[in-house]
Amino acid sequence: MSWKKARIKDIADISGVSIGTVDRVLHNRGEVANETRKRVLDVAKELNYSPNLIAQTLRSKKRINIAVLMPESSGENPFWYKHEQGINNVINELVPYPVILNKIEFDIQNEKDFERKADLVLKLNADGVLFPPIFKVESISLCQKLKIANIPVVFFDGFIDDTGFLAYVGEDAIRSGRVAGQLADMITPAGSDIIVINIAKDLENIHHLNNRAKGFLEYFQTSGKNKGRKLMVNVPDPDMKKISTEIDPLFRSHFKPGTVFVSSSRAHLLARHLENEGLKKINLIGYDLLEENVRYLKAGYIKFLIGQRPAEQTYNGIRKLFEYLLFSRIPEKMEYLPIDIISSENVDCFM
Amino acid sequence: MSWKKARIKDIADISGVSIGTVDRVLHNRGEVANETRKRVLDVAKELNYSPNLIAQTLRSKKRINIAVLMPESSGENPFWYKHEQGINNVINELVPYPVILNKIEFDIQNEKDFERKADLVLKLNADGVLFPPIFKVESISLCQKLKIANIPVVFFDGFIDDTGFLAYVGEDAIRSGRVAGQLADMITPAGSDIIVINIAKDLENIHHLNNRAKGFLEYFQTSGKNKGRKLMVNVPDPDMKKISTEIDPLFRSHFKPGTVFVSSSRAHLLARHLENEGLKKINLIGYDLLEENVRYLKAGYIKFLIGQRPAEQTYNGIRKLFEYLLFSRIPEKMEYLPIDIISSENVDCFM
DNA sequence: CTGAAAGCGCTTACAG
DNA sequence: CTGAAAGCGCTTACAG
Repeated sequence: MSWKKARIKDIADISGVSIGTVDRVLHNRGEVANETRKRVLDVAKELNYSPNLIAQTLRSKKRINIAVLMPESSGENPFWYKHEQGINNVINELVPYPVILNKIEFDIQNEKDFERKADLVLKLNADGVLFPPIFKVESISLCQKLKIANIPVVFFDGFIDDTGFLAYVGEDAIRSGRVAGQLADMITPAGSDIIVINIAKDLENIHHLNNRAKGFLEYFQTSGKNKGRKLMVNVPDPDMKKISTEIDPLFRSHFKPGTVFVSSSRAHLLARHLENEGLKKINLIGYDLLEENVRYLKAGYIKFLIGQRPAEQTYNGIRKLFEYLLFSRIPEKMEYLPIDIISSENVDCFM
Repeated sequence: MSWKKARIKDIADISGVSIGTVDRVLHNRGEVANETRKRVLDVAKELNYSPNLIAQTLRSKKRINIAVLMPESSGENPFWYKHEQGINNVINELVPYPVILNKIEFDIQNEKDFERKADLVLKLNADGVLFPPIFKVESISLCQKLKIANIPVVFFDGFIDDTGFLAYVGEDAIRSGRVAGQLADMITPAGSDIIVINIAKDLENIHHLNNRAKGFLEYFQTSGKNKGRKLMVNVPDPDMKKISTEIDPLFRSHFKPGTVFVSSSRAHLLARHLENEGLKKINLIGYDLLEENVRYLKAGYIKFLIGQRPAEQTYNGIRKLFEYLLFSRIPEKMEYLPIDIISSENVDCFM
């Protein structure tokens, strides 16, 4: 199935020139007689030549510097913990290669901190940058500066159009909303209500949540047995009091308990409320395997969590940069990761 | 985050010996004065030395030969097509490395053919072998011979205990059955029946199907709202006539249409029957993204397919062998892949 | 316009 | 017991 690979030397021997000349042809470094050039290219094609990446890498003294700018993964927001795991995996795998990773964390509550850390990234003079564009204005500004410096950007978690980014790795938010919609449709008893709740702080990635909600509602326009009885509620500030005062009355009066779709990773807040009130019959569908969500999934309050493969987002993102920088491989621009449907029975495989 | 790596030359310079000597110490090739040896080791530890795998690989003339023994992927049984994709992916990725893959296909209907091909594998004198132990007796025999020749075996798709295999990559069949059970429970209307059908030829991997059915039934012992009303049927020979004569009467009389779980990849056979009879209301749950299954998933006859990541099975399996043979990395022995829940809305991400 | 040499970090004979 | 040299496949100056 695989033959002995042709080497530069083989090409050189056959075309009757030296390996230096072959290399010049192969890399378009000019200074080669046109006829020689053609002969070498022919032989190369004939032998089906492709360079030995191992040798290429060993030879290259190029050290690649990749900067990852991401939210602090500890404390307040455990959402980013898995993303960090992906980074650790890639570090392990790239040990043999001349790659240096610089991880810089910013406070997700604080645009100013992001700006400071963005400046730091610029000063580092990295060869490539990976980051989630959470703060729109500040992210665009960073992209502009990186563009001027000719430093490629890969986005994860979300993306901003027209920023000249090299690639994006992450969720197709509309599609994931549709998936949630279908699940809701399947598990909601006939005649019960279905409700969408957007729980998010101002600071967070609203764009994504909107698209998820959009996909969710879109599903019911074309498919499903539950055509009516849908309702959207926005809870901008995720505090338990708001949930009690704004959502609970809804549950009790207007709403015939069916399914509640929480478009963010905060389904656990609602689950806690249901737990307190003993309302296990309402189906919750949410996002992301945060510890708290998983707990309520296993306890039966949350029926499904949609997973967006956070570790693969950073892993693939860094690999894209790495291969682009070291081997000049142009990556697939939009890489939508599979949308995982996770229940209490298969959740353990995803941890 | 990562400093300049120490090289053998650095160790040599500091300990005042030549690089040859350092190498002899590092590889325990003996013939080194004890005192020299100690000095070198100290310096190596001091410098936190680890070998440069790139250089090591380039240098090594060792060509690794991995044999993959698997069913023919075309025609009759499209189940193995995805497994082949995984092999192609890994081939691509390992191009730079001195690895040769030999794929040998056998007729899944024919133990004798498997035995012949197994002998071929032995003659190849491969350094490692990957295969699915479909025929139990013949597989055990192959394992024994490979063990004597000291050739490591990695299983995929299934595994056989006490064969001294190096690793397994694949499904946790019982768990996947439980997942299917939970899905069935959630989407079955109150008061309807749930049924398990095992469709398989004698030759196929019965062990797996049994475990799936076992997991499925097990789920209802401890959980779910549908405790009774379950029924198991075995259809040893998957032909449409049998389905009409044995299963259809069941649907029509005894069985109050609810959910049917098909424990093999042949849900599409049942779906075709439902399509012919216009019975869209019965929920089908099955396995594997065969083209035919996906068609019926999108058409609404099959509600869920459970995916077992066939491409990752072969991909990871070969990588395990590769890393074991080239870098002496001991792999995780039992690698259970995540159990994917696939509906018509997220199926496209998995293709 | 072209060739020959040096070197990336490692390992393998070979000579002493 | 130890060192020096050659070579894995490639690229980068340098000399002509």
